[in-house]
Amino acid sequence: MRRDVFQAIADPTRRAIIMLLTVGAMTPNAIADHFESSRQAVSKHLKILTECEILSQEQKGREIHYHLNADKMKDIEKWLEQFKQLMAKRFDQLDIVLEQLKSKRK
Amino acid sequence: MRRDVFQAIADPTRRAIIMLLTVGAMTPNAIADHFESSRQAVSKHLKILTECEILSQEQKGREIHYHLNADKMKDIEKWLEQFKQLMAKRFDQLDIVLEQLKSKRK
DNA sequence: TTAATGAGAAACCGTTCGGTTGCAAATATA
DNA sequence: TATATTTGCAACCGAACGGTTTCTCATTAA
Repeated sequence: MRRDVFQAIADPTRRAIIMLLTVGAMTPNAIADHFESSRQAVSKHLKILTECEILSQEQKGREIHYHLNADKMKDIEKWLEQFKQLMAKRFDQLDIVLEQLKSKRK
Repeated sequence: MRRDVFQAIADPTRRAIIMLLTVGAMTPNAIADHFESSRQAVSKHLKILTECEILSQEQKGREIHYHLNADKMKDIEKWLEQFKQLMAKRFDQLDIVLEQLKSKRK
């Protein structure tokens, strides 16, 4: 069972939950109220998000407050950054090629 | 069948293919050479990546060159940016938000 | 012209996903 | 104490996923 940030944000409902929890911690019922999905369906999403450490639980009596761990989102940012760097390198090489073409023309 | 950028990058092999193609266009066989997976398995990933417009095909004789459409990656960047803005807002207006939540719960 | 190569398509297989239903445990309320 | 609420968990279901095998169809090379 793969359980990483990329797999976590693949689902639109989970992306919406993440966005919702930027506002602050919430209970499963409160979260489910914001969606068409049933409480149990939302609960499954919460489990997945917790397992890959995007969310953390805080028990308060019979309620559980789900907190967002914004730091985990940096994994995606890192990957994107890596991608952009590779792309930049590619264009650097392109520049070199274009320079060579220019000087050849002379 | 959901087919968006987020679902596309959920698979580690597909993320690797994206990284590989930053260097330049490649044929399915050339791409498959870089992985443990079979040509057919890679071909399926290429199909998915093409369907959500991360890749584009260019026929050259019996070969097909797969090009990267780096622009599509901006969808992820946009989402991340949106997320970060919400987080910033959270810290700016934490008090206001908490007040709103209080009254909403009633 | 015949053989080899590059590639997609279809059929199949086991696993995972997202969802529902039903249940049990803990806490709060009457 | 009896009841209601909040929640997680397990079993089940249909669909999608990732992969393999086999097949077909172009295109290129001998």
